[in-house]
Amino acid sequence: MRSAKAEEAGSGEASPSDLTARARIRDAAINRFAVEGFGASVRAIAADAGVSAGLVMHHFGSKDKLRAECDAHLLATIGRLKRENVAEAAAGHSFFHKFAAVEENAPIVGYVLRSMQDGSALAQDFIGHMVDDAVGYTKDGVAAGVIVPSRDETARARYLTLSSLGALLLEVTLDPPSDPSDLVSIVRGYFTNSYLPMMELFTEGFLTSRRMLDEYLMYVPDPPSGEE
Amino acid sequence: MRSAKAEEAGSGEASPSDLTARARIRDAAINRFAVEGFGASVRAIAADAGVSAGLVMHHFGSKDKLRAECDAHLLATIGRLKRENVAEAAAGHSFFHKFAAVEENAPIVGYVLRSMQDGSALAQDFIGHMVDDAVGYTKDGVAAGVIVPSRDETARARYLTLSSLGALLLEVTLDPPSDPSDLVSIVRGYFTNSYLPMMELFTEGFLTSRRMLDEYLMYVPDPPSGEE
DNA sequence: CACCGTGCTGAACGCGTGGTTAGCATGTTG
DNA sequence: CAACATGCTAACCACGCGTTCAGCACGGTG
Repeated sequence: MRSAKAEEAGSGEASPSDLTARARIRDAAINRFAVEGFGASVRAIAADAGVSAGLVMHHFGSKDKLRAECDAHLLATIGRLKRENVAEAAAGHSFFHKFAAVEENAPIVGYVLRSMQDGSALAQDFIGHMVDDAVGYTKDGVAAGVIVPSRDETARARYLTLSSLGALLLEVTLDPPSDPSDLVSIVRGYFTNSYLPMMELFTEGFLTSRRMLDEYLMYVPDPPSGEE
Repeated sequence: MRSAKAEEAGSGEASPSDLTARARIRDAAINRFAVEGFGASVRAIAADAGVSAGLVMHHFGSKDKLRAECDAHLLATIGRLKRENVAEAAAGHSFFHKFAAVEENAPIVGYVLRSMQDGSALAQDFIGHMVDDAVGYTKDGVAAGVIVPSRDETARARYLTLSSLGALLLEVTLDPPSDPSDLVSIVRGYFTNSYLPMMELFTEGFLTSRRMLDEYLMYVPDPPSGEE
């Protein structure tokens, strides 16, 4: 294996031109998948990476394995990003504010959105973590007195997370970006358009009367804490 | 054209077996597309309809035209369903409650969700109408005093609609149904899981302090009424 | 009866796909 | 130098796709 192993093991990032072909292929795949979905052909990815299609197979064995490696790589990256920003991700902010704001990570956002679009394991994992995080943040927020308590914190965290991510997904799907930089502007647009109604809803609510909620609470014996 | 024209023009629905082959193909396509997305092969649709793949082309010319006809058919059906239920769709209910509740229309729901998943014109049209409806409903609700007014009703309607539809889309995507009846149970599950947190959020809000909203309002000159 | 239109089929075509493989270029090693 | 390992390519294969087309069955019409 010549010196590839050494290079690869040596560092996480380097200037694009002196990356291992393997890493270059992986990054090209992430970008392609992010931009045009997982229907992207191996040949297109290979072309982006400046190599032949055969080499992709040589390194990864199959398209699925390539994707799996992209998934794993992104999952690790996302975990790192989250850990770096965990302190700043205050409960009051939208849950993935910090995550989505980093512009240099546009391909990651795009890739994750594409994963959601096709419901892959990565998406499930990602959303699962997202919900778990949201549960933690809201719990902290409730304890700190800045967030109103819920009768079912997990259900609320899940509801809010799915709503936010789903709305973003929908927005991006309806108006698909042609390249990653386009994506960040869409994400930004989503936030700027949603921020006011979200804040209004979060602080002023939507209904003037408690009737509908109370009727529901009357009807249902007690809030489930975890089902299914 | 033998008697097909007469049959076809005569009625909208009939018992499945004596439908025109053309209508049978259309319905089969709607079902297939709803269940497995628009990647479904013409051959599979033809098989479902009990005809050959060639006949599909004979009647519709191309897969795209077949899909266009499905779109048109569903758009018309949805319009009719909406008109039928317009009186009952009170503002307080989730906006597409009535629509999603009808079980016999599961294929329609599935088809629309698939459309959202791939961002087709039907989805844009559908969501556009959905937002327009929501604007109307909320306006009525505000006038009636049951909904709190917003600084930007359109933005709120759009936000709420995209959130609801997006969350449902996400839920269905993450846990894809294998047949239409499976779909209705997922939709039901989504509602039952979301209803409490949604009602809580709508009546009790999420944040205990107005600070974040007020800071935003301070920062932004005044609410835009329509941009982009 | 022959003729023909028409709903319809089954085999085929062209193409793009993921995947395979023979072999080239290069550099290390005996 | 010869032998070999290895990153890499070009040509190829099998397959599934949308689509085409020659022709069959059948019913109305002269």
